[in-house]
Amino acid sequence: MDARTEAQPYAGLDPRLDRDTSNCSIARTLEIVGEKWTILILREVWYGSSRFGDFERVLGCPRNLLSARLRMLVEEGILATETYKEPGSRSRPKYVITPKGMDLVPAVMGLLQWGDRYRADPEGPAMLTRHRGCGAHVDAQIYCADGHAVEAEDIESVPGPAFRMKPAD
Amino acid sequence: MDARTEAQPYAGLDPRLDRDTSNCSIARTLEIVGEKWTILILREVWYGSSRFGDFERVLGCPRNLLSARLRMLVEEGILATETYKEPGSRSRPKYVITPKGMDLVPAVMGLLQWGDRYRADPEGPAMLTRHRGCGAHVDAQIYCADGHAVEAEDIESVPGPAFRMKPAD
DNA sequence: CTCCTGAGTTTACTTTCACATACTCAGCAA
DNA sequence: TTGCTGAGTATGTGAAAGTAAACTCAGGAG
Repeated sequence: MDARTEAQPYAGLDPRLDRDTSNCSIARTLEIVGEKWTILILREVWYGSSRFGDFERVLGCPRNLLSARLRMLVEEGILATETYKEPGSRSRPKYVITPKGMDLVPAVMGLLQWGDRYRADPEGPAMLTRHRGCGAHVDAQIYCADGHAVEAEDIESVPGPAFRMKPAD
Repeated sequence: MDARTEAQPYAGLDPRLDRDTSNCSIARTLEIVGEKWTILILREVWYGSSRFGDFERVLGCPRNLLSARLRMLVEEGILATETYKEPGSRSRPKYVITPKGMDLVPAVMGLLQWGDRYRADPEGPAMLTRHRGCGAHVDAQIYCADGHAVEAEDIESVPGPAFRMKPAD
């Protein structure tokens, strides 16, 4: 049997511990990108879309939700608005990604590679990601600050500076 | 000005192109882990929880949703059920992570580190992730198959084997 | 002046989701 | 045989999301 089938949780927190999970960074990120359409909008931005009509057409997202999600992403500093001007038309807004938005790339790459592995069509993925320099396939990996590649099983999670217990009732 | 503020989309797809996005690996992964509570359940599994009551207590998730999410995660092969037995009680089910579930770690690490960077409390994150071997902090990074660290700006996305256009109306 | 276009907003309706609460069920214990 | 406990299922209500269509608004084109 594959050794990996013996995968174990990577932290040893007592599950009876009444941790306060309200300041979890995963949950806080999901408050933004966990809404439907949001990551798909970002995907289209990375693929080159920038205009309201582009998003609407390729995603099939309702206009009111698209409008709400774009506004939220701009408020959060993940996208920024600029203007573009087609010859013969007036200036219109477009949406471009910010550095804060680009910092979501590792997370989205993680989702992408899991989907490529477990949920792709038989013939393979719809899109491939390559290193612009060398053309080799890229994916998200876990590394430690000392430069070692880290297996998921070898990650341990420990309470950090903002760790709190649930307030007593 | 920081060079990173000039971040550009990493693909050059024509935004007018009527791509069929129904087989996108990101979207397919989100069908599973994009539902509320699902990633938070996985987080608790990684942190050491395995029982229905543990999840309910720490997450505050409604029981019917917790039940539905756990069933889905088992059906998808991300969790598996085993049994445990407390002395003086009958056997009860518990939930353990599978290798397929562990493969979601890079994606969740990506979400975690974005939250740590942009949405943590002033004093820092609630939890820290370390390499079990050397104790150094770990995070998700993008690497290419040739072993180069890759900046998000240097990723390009190109059509893959399952790339399709939208069926004509 | 009127039409056209892209980018929205508004409205009305339907469906799904979230949440709290109550209920069930199996087996150990007393 | 009654109660207790963990792990669920069932249900009722309200909020949110999805859908579709109409409407607005600014400015260039004809």
